[in-house]
Amino acid sequence: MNLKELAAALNLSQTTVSRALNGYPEVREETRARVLAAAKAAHYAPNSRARRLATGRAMTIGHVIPLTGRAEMVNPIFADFLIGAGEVYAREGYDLLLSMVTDGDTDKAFRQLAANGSVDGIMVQAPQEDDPRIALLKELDLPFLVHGRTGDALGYNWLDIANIRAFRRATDFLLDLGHTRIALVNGQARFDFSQRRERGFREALAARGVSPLPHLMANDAMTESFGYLSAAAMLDGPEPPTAFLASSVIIAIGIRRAAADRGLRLGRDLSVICHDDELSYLNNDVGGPAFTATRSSIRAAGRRCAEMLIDLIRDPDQPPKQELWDVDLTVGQSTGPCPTP
Amino acid sequence: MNLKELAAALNLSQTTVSRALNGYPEVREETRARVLAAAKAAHYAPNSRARRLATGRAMTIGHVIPLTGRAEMVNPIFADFLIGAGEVYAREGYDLLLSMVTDGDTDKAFRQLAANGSVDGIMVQAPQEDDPRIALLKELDLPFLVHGRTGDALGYNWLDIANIRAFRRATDFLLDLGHTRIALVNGQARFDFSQRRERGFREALAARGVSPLPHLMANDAMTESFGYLSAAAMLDGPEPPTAFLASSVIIAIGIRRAAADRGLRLGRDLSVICHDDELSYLNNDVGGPAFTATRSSIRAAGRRCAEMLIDLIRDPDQPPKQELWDVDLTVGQSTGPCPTP
DNA sequence: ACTGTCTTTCAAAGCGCTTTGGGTTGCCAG
DNA sequence: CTGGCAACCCAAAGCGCTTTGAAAGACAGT
Repeated sequence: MNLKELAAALNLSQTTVSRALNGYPEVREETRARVLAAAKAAHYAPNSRARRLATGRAMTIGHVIPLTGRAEMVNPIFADFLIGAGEVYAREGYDLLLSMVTDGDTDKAFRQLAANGSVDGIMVQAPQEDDPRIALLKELDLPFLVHGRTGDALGYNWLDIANIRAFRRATDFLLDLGHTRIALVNGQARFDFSQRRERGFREALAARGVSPLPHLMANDAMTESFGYLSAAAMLDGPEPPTAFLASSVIIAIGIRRAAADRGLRLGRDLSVICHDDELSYLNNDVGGPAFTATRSSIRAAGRRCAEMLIDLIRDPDQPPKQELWDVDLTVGQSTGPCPTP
Repeated sequence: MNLKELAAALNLSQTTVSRALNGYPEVREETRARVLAAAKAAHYAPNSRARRLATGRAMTIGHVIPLTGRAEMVNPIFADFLIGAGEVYAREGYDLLLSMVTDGDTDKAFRQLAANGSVDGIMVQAPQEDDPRIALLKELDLPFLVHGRTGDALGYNWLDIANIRAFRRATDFLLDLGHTRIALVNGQARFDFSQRRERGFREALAARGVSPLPHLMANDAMTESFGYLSAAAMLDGPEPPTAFLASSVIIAIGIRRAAADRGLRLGRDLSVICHDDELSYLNNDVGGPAFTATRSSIRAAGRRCAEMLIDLIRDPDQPPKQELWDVDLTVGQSTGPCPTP
């Protein structure tokens, strides 16, 4: 059943039927009711391909996931973000086009999406230092929103959490407990958020005159095994840390495993603070929060980012909008005073 | 730049240019080369909306994620599956349309997708007992592939792992170590895979004349906290288990936390086997496999499912194909002989 | 009765591609 | 020289919708 047939069945023109269905005012209410009833009865749904061609809008938003050879570290985080964004898209009638590309091909993918008009806007996640994607998207003149930010962070739309402040606060918390040998197990160094977190960490240490220990700082994809391996190495090495700061719950879980292997009890023998994205399947709150953590729901971020992007698509000529979310520190069972040796 | 302009610039008809670009034989090679060069120079990319309308194909595959009120348990697993499938789609020129729907609206979403022709096929994940989606998709006459299976499992296309066999094997392994009070911490009971896993568990016990203990069996969304809470309750209750069988690494991590809280060492005081989907960020292999596990890469499954579905879309009239993957049992550090009290 | 203004409806022109159903050439066999 | 056959190329007809520009009808004001 297509529009033509429906119109014929109703003895109306396609125009009128189309307008009736799309809520235009120049149709008599009686006619509209008749059309809507017939459409419903016939299970009519406008062909989205035709509609997209006619309107010139794709009603689709693109998420491009770069598959870096080894890690796909965004993985656990991108999934929750995606779900948050997807909720909003569904509500607003947008489709979500998910595009997996091998790392070097991101440019090509963006150009392609822009040229063939299959999306109205693009969501960018986890920007790196001077991320080339941002310049490219500006050039392509495609609405986009960045989750995170980079560089001077002006001239484009983004939403980010206050990473520096969060990690400064977390570090302060550990320093207040008497820890000085604090390890930072961070994400890959190229990511902007990793750099900001490290900066917050360093600032807090510097403010107390504590110097960071290079052998207690590690950067890599935020996996459980990375947490495990780096914690194991640090704990078994010289000058072992008394506390860890981890960029993700997943890393913290690895650290916990390394601690357990060595018979160390979190909160007593060893302290751990992590950043908690509030992943739905790694709830940190059961039985009191397991980890002391800076927390910010990545899913809520996805929702908000989607809203901002849609807003931008609907009205592309507004000045760039930015949103910076502050982050709570929740005290859990994984931290305690520095053990006196 | 559109086809018309490109054709005009080349002094050729749209037809010829289109054929040249799409590799049809009735164009002279010299002409084709000329067209391709011009297209490249002009950064021409056919408008996908127009192309879709003209061909009647959406070149898009739909993944519909039901958002059940609380859990979204598929979360960590669906992400890796998605990445696997997405790799294949990208390679084959298909787009991936991700649709989030609130749980009761799955039907509506499928009908919509079918009626408005925005996808050529649908991927179905985690089927439940007598999943209504399967009947619906058959009725809608839309190619679909199920990851998992349900009911008699005939008459449609699916790929599944041998859940019964895997859990029988895992249970046997624990029985061989002398365990008899074995707990099963399983996924939600409505999922077919949960039922099969429980069946494998029961079969193995029955074969040795051991009867399953109802208080040592739990079903829920496969989160870390579920693992933690059920393990905590079981370990603190009467007749505590000496071994756990967990349906996911995430659950097992929760169990490990409960064990650590109680000063129990995995592999010595308590044994844990889990099913490992080989999630990229929860690698179980670092420093020797942490958990003894039945393993099967969910990402590889995603890849294969995508291949099968595309095959089906290209040739919809072939008889239903099924694929059943066997599952390895990898021995890790989390299991050991039953401690003699 | 005539003009002007609204309201309601319609025919037809796109949107940018693919594909059908011919045309032209050029060449070779008869 | 003719007919037949490839090899190339083209004009035009869709695909199913939205939207423009106009017509038709109703009604009020003059």
